[in-house]
Amino acid sequence: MSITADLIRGHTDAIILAKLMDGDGYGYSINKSIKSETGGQYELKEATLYSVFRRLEGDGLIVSYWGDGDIGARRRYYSITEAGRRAYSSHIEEWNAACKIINRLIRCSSESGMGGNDEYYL
Amino acid sequence: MSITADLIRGHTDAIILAKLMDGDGYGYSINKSIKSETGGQYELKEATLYSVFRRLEGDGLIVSYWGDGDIGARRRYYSITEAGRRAYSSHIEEWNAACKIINRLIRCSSESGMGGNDEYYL
DNA sequence: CGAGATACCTTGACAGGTGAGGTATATCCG
DNA sequence: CGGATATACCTCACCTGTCAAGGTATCTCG
Repeated sequence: MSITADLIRGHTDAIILAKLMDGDGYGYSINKSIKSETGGQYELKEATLYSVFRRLEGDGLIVSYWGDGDIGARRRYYSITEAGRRAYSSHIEEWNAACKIINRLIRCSSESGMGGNDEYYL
Repeated sequence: MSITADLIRGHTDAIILAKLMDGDGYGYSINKSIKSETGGQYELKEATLYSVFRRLEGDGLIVSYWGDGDIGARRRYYSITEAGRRAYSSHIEEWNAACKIINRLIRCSSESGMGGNDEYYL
């Protein structure tokens, strides 16, 4: 993991909700997909992952159900709710706003950054 | 303040260091300049501000000295050190990396966002 | 004189993230 | 068969950054 967790802090909810926007999933696979999506640069700690699920479910943003498998390691699947979709949209908007603000604030006048303009390829 | 602090969390050090990269400053004015720079959208809480200063000074990234004024409300000025400049550069690089990662992770496939491409104007 | 702005500081509490530990099943290899 | 490894879940105690609430002192304006 090359990215320090403090920078991601506050975005874990949005990340999990985003994954569930694409369909139901279970913890372990979601975390693995995060790892592969980021080329191994980021991965949630298991304790964090499950505390996020607990928080989101407590807030009614997701619901969970046990996978049918009576064989194999049981899987708890999560599904995003309507409230969860709304929360997700809010998170996106907030992230866009925060991103702009941080970018403005952490550039000092002598720092060239981003090719000297305000354009940034994600 | 329209931006929730959790999204900025972890970036406060970088923000303060960035301000000091442009020259010495004191707490109150730095915070006011942050507020005006963001059009009033963001402002550090005082308790946070001073705990950041304490942390940065403890880490040797900044040094402080009292303003000459033996009149008026005394001001404690802060100056960035060589180690602080290096830390600042690291923060910028980490932010760039984190920004890309978060952007990748919080977009779901059905979300159009940013005009449908990966280009983003800050 | 009082109000408000400037300017600094401390304390205790909270919430999110994490390290360390635990449980159980399935598969692969020798 | 036994051991290692991967899958898959969970909990607890702790740490750190942030913040609400409170405090002090000075200056200016009316």
